Amino acid sequence: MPVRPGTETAWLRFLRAHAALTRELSSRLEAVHELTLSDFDVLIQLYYAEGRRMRRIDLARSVLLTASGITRLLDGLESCGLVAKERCASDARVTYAVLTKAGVKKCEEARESHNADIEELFGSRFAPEEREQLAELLGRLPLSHTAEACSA
Amino acid sequence: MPVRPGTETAWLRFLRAHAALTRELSSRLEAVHELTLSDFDVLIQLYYAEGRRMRRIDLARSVLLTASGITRLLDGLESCGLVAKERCASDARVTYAVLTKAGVKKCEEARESHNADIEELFGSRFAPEEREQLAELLGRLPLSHTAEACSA
DNA sequence: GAGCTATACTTGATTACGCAAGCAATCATA
DNA sequence: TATGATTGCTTGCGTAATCAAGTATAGCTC
Repeated sequence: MPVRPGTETAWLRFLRAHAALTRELSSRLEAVHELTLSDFDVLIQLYYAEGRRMRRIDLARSVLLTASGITRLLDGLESCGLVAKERCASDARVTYAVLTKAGVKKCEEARESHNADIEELFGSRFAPEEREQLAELLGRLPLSHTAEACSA
Repeated sequence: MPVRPGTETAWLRFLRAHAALTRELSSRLEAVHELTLSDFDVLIQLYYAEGRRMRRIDLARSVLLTASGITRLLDGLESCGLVAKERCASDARVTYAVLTKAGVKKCEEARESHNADIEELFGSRFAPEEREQLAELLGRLPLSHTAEACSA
């Protein structure tokens, strides 16, 4: 079954754009705030969550990391004091990740510059209706079956 | 400077879609052909290149890896016999990576199933004109300044 | 030529992830 | 209520990528 014309081009551009954008965004974020893109992604998910807290497993799913990936990523954020662990009263298996005061502050600071970077490198390339269409098209792509949340 | 509405959504979907798609494609490619996505990417670049050969540095740039990344990736492909080194007559600094006979075969086999996977998970989500528009939109995004080629 | 600087490539150390395996708590069923 | 299956989380290990540093060649300028 041959690929329909255009698919290969679109896919390659998708791959390359991702590599280039994440490299640049990551390096800026790292330089200014000492956060990786994944760190920031996790912080933002927590920031928008009810009570700024989430079960670690849900956090993992929402950013498309594995359980072990989240453990290690949060290790880092915890030792920086940006995130804290909290036990769940009703189920001793689960642990919550909670944004600390410092975490909220860091998140707000980083968000400002990071969003400006995203706007510069990504958003500004498109007219408003193009951006919406792009979001719509990308929204049709399959997420991992383990993922659900894609709030923004 | 606040992000214009839609940018954040589009960007997050872009990130998530990439994570989910590459994970799935990579695992299929690995299972059937014992190749990573990067391996395949490199093989395809060579496959389409003049004489099925490229300077290692150009190869690196075209797939958005660093020079050291390419060295190690090609190490693997060389020890599998899919790619060979070739010296450059006119410049002793450069080495070519050449697809071997086995490499060509492998590439053609892998391409078949991989393209079907891409079509299933990516291309088939869009109507022909949507695919073109998606490619066009993605094509506006900045590539790394070290990249040039984006043939397909 | 002699000496700079830039380019192509490799290597060692580090990092960020995934997978597989394990533990502990919970749930479900008999 | 005992037992087996599932779920949340962590840990050990392997891999793929990065950066920094080192080697060798090329080319430029005096």
